[in-house]
Amino acid sequence: MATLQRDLNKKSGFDSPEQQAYLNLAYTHAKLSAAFARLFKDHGLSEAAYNILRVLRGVRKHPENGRDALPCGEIGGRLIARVPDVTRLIDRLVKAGLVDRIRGEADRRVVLARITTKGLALLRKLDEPVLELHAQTLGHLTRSELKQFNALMEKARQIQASTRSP
Amino acid sequence: MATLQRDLNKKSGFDSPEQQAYLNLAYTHAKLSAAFARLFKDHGLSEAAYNILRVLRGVRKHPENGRDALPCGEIGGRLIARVPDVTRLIDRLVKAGLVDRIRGEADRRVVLARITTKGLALLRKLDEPVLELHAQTLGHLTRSELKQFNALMEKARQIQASTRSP
DNA sequence: GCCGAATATTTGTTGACACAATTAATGTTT
DNA sequence: AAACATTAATTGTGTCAACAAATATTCGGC
Repeated sequence: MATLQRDLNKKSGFDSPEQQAYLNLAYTHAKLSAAFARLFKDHGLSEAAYNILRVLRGVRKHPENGRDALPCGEIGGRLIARVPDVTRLIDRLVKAGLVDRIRGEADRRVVLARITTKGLALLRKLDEPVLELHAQTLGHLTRSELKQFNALMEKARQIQASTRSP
Repeated sequence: MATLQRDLNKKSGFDSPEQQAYLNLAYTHAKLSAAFARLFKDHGLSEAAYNILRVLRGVRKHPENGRDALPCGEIGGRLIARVPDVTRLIDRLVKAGLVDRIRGEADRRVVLARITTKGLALLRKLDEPVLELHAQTLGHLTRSELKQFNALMEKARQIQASTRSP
């Protein structure tokens, strides 16, 4: 019996091999992401907030179109998981002093979010623990296995392009 | 440049190969789970609610310890992703007529949740679309790739056993 | 049998999620 | 220039998530 099935105390098997793969993916993701969520939470951040700060740090260090900040609407597109309520998330980061809001000058509709020095400091503090956690969680995979892993993840996403069309 | 990096409009590379793997996992999971979330939502269910109903159906069909229902506290342990507020989720399912609550007789602290015939009917209705979506999303992987996929998922979870100790 | 500890679930509460509606600003057409 | 369409962000609102406290019941030691 596969580990997943035993872990879930599941009597019958899986309905299809694809379902088994999906559940394996979901289970693995749940376990790994829980570890990261705990780490971020210890520093007062949700995973989404952490990822947004990461994105904003990238732009602060490597300005785009002469800007070291990002429009709110563009932030969502830089994230792996969909964040539906960017405005309020930025609200919270602004309140925590980690992000500044800047009204655009060329287009007054646009609001730019820029990471503060406080936000940069928090990220710096988290850089090492995050790397360590990555090594802890997946460091036992060989380089060849990681390569395989990435290739399978990319392939698993491919048919999704057509599923995406509503 | 890897697809993931390009999709995220990410300028710099990844900090470590393990991080790249984790982000690939998270991105793939986000895409696939979004498709399933949409399907369940079309039938008035969240993914957690669907999974709970699946678990309860299993026990209804194959009773355990002479019981065709599960204690609330045990339901959480049968799920892939942690569900923190089982009580209220069961509340909602009871309200929707999909689950019944039964007070335990041997131990009055225990509350058993049992799927109703309405709940069974809803699941039956979803069985085929779910299988189809599985085939749609991962059906392009060969049998050998799925086998590899599962093996890597299991291996990725292994070191987690030690990470889990608080 | 009594009392304190442990257990199972529920309730209280705050914060986050997620979709729709609203507001302000810009772009396009007449 | 005015009217209409589109865009970007925000607000409104109900639902869900997540932790701590409360409540009821059972267990274990004396």
